[in-house]
Amino acid sequence: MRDRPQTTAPAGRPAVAARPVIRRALLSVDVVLFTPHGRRLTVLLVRAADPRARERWELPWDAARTDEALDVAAARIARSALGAGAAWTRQVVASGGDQRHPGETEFSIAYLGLVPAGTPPPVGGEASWFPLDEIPPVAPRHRAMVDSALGMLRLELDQSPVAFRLLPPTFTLSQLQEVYEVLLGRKLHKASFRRALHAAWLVEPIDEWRSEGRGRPAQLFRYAPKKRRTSRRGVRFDLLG
Amino acid sequence: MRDRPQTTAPAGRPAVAARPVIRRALLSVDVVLFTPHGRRLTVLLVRAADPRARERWELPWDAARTDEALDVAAARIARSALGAGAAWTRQVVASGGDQRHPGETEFSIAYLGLVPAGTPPPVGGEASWFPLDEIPPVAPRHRAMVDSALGMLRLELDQSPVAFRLLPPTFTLSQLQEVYEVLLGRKLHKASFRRALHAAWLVEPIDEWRSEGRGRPAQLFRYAPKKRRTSRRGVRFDLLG
DNA sequence: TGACATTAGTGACCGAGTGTGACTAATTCG
DNA sequence: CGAATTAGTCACACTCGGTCACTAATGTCA
Repeated sequence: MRDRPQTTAPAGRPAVAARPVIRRALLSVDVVLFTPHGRRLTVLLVRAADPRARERWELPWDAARTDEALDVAAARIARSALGAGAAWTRQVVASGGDQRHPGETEFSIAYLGLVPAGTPPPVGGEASWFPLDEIPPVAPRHRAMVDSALGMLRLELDQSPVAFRLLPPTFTLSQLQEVYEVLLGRKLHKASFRRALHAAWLVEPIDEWRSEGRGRPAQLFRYAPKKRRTSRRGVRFDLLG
Repeated sequence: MRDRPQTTAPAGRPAVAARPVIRRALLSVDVVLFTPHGRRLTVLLVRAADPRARERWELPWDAARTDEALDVAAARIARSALGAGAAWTRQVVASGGDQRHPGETEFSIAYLGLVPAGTPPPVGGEASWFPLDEIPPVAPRHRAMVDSALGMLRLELDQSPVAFRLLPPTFTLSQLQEVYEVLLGRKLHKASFRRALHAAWLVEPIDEWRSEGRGRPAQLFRYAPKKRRTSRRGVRFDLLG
């Protein structure tokens, strides 16, 4: 990203890229890409473009262009860093100059992007997935963006079916439950989870089973929202927080 | 706002302000202030500073300053337009140049602010409360900001007790229910509302009663959150939207 | 002045939703 | 073959939320 060539090819980017000209911009667009790895959520970081940077890793970012909408820029930056597009993006937060940005920009707009499990970063070592509790030192503004993005993701979780964007097209219900447990940060009861999922008509079974290791094989499902249960519920003051 | 003098005094601002020098900025901070008027939610608009503007009204805004944090700028702009500060502010959305802004700025960051019922705009006719369904023509980006702010407010409604920020310090439960009904856009059942409110320990009664017109006088309450009901609930897929 | 309308506030019922444990099913491993 | 492991379902108890019905306290008006 930044002044690196925008190869759309997923791999083959030269490991020794032309060192970019460091330029200061007023406004940057930064992308926080999440994907699950096992029971942990990971975030994509790329090697700092500036060799003199205080931190060796940073979020994918670029200066905002006046001829490009913000969400288009976020999609472009994600594609540039990952080789493939994110399955879902959403604006998270704008932050100002009270926290240091690797590009020394005055203001930044952070985007959240979800990537299905199993998507590898492009080869070449310029980008890697880091578990949330093993993030290397990054600029303070980038660190705050990761936290905000995680909060936004959890908030979005019970507003729209974003969990499916972290899974491949077909998946087992145990996989789906695991994603929810990772995002919510707590265990869920199997029976409750499946009962609620069934009532919402969000998935449909396909005629395929998968056996991973030992144990009974699991049926595969696909995301296929059917009806819109217009359940008008009361005011739940008690889950305010 | 903009180049008008920042009088902190609520009134007495000269009606004939010095016409501001029109300057182009890359980034603006815009504030959507809400307050209830009866059964309707209203938004604060100010007269366009530029006499040649396409629209006569606009949201309070100012160019972003590199030496000021974004939320501080939003608070300043709100105070400048209203004479008093907002009871609660929150960043809503950043938008780009695909929608026209009255200041022709490339990018904008919108903030939402809540103002307790009964707060008047400063005299002088430069600012007025407009019901949401009677908003005069404003620039497209400002129109979109109002919609986004309303969406954010409704989303925030069941995350944190924001409804109390739209009420004076003491209020009746009927007033509180009315605020919720305005924000949710639907009627609530009295018994259900009070039961849930009681269970959440968010308000406490004070030894005062108010009689408005006919009917039994209502007891006054004050916002005083007590316990934090840590009700761990299951996954509610059915209210996904 | 007394019936009535109006607003405030509470109690109780009932069905739907949720937490939980226990059960069956199908596979791998030894 | 039996134990271990993972998938999937059932049933029970309990809570929560929608609703109706009732009481309480005031103003209005004939």
